[in-house]
Amino acid sequence: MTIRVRFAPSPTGDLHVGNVRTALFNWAYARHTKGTFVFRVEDTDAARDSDESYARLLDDLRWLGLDWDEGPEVGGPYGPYRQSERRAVYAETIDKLRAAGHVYESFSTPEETEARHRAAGRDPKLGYDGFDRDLTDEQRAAYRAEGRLPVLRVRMPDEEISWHDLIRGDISFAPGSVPDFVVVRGNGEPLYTLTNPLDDALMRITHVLRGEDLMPSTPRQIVLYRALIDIGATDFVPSFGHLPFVMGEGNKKLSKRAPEGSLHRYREGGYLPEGLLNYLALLGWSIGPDRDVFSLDEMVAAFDIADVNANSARFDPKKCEVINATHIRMLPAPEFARRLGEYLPDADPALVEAAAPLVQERIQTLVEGADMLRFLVDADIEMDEAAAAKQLGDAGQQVLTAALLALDALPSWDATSIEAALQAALVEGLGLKPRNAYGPIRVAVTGRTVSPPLFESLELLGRERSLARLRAAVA
RNA sequence: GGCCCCGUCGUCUAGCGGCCCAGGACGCCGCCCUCUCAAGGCGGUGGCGCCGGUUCGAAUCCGGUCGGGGCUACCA
Repeated sequence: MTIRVRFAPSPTGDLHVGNVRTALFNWAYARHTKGTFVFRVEDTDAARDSDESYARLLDDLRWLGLDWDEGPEVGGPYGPYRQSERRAVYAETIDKLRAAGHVYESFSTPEETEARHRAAGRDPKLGYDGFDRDLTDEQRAAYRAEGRLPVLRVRMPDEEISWHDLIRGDISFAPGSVPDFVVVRGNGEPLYTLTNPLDDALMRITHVLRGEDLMPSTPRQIVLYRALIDIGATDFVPSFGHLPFVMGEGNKKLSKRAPEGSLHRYREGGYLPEGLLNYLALLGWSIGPDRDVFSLDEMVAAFDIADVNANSARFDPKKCEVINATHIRMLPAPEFARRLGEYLPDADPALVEAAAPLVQERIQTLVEGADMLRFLVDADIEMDEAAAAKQLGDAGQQVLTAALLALDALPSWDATSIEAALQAALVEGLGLKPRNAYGPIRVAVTGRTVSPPLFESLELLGRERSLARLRAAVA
């Protein structure tokens, strides 16, 4: 049987890195096993879902490079892949489930249930008590006469429910520890509790890999699966694997609210998708001893869900950045230039290609690279006041004047000649230490104390612009 | 409260009974290199939560304890 896995987010906001890692592990497992990666959108909550989020979801997944075999815009044999377009399927299944007695109408409000628990001396937070399980037709009619609309609940069997988790081993829930749960709202709309396992069943998902927060709902889903098998909707219960959390600040599960978890922060911040994905893969998985940088292809070749460990991991922005930097360095020069160019939309591609090698080894993100090359791209530089105060004072003026003299007469404008001329004029001529000799020039030309290598920068800037900036810096 | 999961350096991990008085990466601290910043090189800091048990032998197996996290909606 070929392995079918899925990523099924709801479009209620931007993806966060925990979601992305879940998608990555599903994707990698599918690719490793030559299986199928299904992408399904769970937009059954009209109040929270939005079309913008939906569009961004697809765009983000594409940017990451996690291509799907079935799903929105690519289709597939089990579509549609947006739950909002599957209403008819749900309605039909609900009818069958009801006819077979797997679900029943429940009129109790949470307050009533709680009151019954109190009256019986039980913990009021126990959850639904099964009060409506065996209502007679007359009783149901009476509730309806009051204007109440029933939800539909699944009847949980009075037995232990267990499964062998792909990541955690044997897990079981004691009889009676999981209350009958709601699958259809009073207004007839199906809930996630129904649509998620139902679509997994209908889409023939063989391995459900998801966050560990869904573990407590697994026994309910297993029971629902049995009901679905009974009504002929499917013929097997999938395997489950519950991925550990990605934690954020304060050791709390990373949520959509936490800014450090937002995918867009990394996308807009100049991260490479392969860098971010590599880092995320490190959270809960290891490609092998003494190794933590690898390509997506290498990950696919090595990935097995059984190797994922069960303990939660803290997202470390610093290490993420370092891994990203490593991937930046691994890029072939032309490819690096192309990607850097995306963050310098108004720059001449030829210039970016020539300048890219100067920054490739000194940046963590593409945004930093773009920043560092700003002085080459823009007509005017933005002078850092603190840098100017430090480097363009009396001593600096002397340096600039000497540099101007040496460079103005230079026959050939290339890095080697520039270096030789400045070395002769400043280090030997004025007897300056190199750092004192080149500091003022760097600031005059780039506006900052930190820049790409100076001589190459001057070459790329060109004689005219270089001299103009030096002159402008002379008081 | 109830149910469930987890527990190796500050962080992410390797380790699946002897190869480990625990290895790597990030961070941090030194040194080297150096036109700034990086990169690179060298060295250092630092951990098996605790208590029992099994065993000739435990980071590895079992029990307990403590600690952390999650779920407990007519959200997903």
